[in-house]
Amino acid sequence: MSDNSHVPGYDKYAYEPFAVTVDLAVFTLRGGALQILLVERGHEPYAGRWALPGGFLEPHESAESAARRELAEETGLADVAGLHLEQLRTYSEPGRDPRMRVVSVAFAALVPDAPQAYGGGDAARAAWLPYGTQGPLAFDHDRILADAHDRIGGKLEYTCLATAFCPPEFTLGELRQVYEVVWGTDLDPANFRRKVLATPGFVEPIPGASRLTGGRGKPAALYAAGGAMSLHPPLLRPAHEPSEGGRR
Amino acid sequence: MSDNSHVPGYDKYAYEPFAVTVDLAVFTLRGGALQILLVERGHEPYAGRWALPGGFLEPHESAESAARRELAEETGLADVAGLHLEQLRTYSEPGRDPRMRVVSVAFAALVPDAPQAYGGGDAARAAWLPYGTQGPLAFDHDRILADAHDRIGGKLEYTCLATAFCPPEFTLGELRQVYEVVWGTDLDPANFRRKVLATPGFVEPIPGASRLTGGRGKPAALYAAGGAMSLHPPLLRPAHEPSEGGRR
DNA sequence: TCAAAAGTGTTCGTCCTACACCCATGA
DNA sequence: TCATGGGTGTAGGACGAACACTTTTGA
Repeated sequence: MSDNSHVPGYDKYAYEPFAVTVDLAVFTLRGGALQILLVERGHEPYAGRWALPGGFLEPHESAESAARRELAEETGLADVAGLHLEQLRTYSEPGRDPRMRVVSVAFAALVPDAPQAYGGGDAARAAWLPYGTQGPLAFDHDRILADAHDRIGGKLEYTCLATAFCPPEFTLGELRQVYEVVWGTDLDPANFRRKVLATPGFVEPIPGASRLTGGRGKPAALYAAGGAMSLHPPLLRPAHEPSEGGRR
Repeated sequence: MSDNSHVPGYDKYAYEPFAVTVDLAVFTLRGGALQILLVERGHEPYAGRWALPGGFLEPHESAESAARRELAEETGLADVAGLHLEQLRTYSEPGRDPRMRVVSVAFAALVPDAPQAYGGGDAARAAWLPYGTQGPLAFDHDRILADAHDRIGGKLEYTCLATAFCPPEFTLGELRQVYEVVWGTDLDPANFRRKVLATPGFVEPIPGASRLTGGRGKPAALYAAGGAMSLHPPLLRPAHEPSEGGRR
């Protein structure tokens, strides 16, 4: 309740202190695969294991500020201001860090075109790894990463988030690939096209511009992200299998 | 990243300590209105103002445990274990509490049938107030409450969350009222009924049971919450107005 | 001339919407 | 017998899935 006026005094050190950190699940699309930014830990615990990038909150900044700062440091990107950065949830289980009580605010970030992995402010190595191949991560980062992937996949359905994976100018085929890679399914190009163009503000055409995509085929028209945030009606991912389970 | 091995030593007190709290937005349905549980602050700052219930994380518990503990204390409910409790997001802006640095993990909770407001462990007064009439709250709790309401409204669309507002046995009219009150719109009873019954696992009929609802009319069959969590396809709330604004 | 991707058209089924209509109950 | 809410039926329209077809490029 933030109402601590009745707890034993005002002593800031009355309780065992909590460390507050941010952890980042940074996704990008490279080579037709969903990739995730990881750093290799140089110290115990979990020395040598991959982990999500992150760090401590500084006294003057919010979790959002800290996340954006870490994102800039770890990716080496200059224009971090425009990137999609979204708070996921907070992980606070005692014992998630064996050294001390760490409460971690997790974020999911989407980067359109990933620059080379860059070791950031830390000495540890950083790399982009295809999602799903990263093996067990340090701490509870496997769970955080899975939660982030779920969130991104779900948000593609009812928001215009997909453009955050794309460069400033993109084709509808590239936009469709975002959905296909994150969801792991194929979509009908014709119906996808109609659906996107029928949503006002999802994408804006760039008149006259076109680009070849796969090296072959007809050059595709270019689009820029529109101003719309929500997608009504939603673009539902195909149900894998009806799964049944329904009595009746 | 939770990797603090490179920061100046291991001194737990090297940084200004953060206080970590939980704040709860507890909703219920009473008298056909959406109500919210609030406590009146007895001390500065914001003495006399309403605030969301909440409190400090204890050293041995997670934010979820703390939230459930506070929920039990503030509502006086016995079977808090089965209630819907969902992490909203974390609010960490510096200065949100004028006394010290407080990072607050906010939760939204849904209570089927609200018992009388109960002053919990704190001396402060607690009460259920209709949502929208609560005036300005303490701290940034207005924003937290608005975020919680948005989240609940959105989750009704694509999850089976609505049953969390209902007692163990309920009629479809009562379930429909949950949607109508939270969304502030009217729904077609006939179509709502078909939609709910067509979703396997949303509700389970209780054979032979029936109850009068408004004092008049045909007694309605009773249902219990089913095991399904997600609602496919979603139950979209009617668009208020097309809002236009879309070029073409 | 072929393969590949963009883009257009069309059909068919399904779901949603809207109402009309009957049923059971208390006043 | 009337008002009220529960419950069923149904016609019309909107939307999405599936697929055929044309266009434009590089190989």
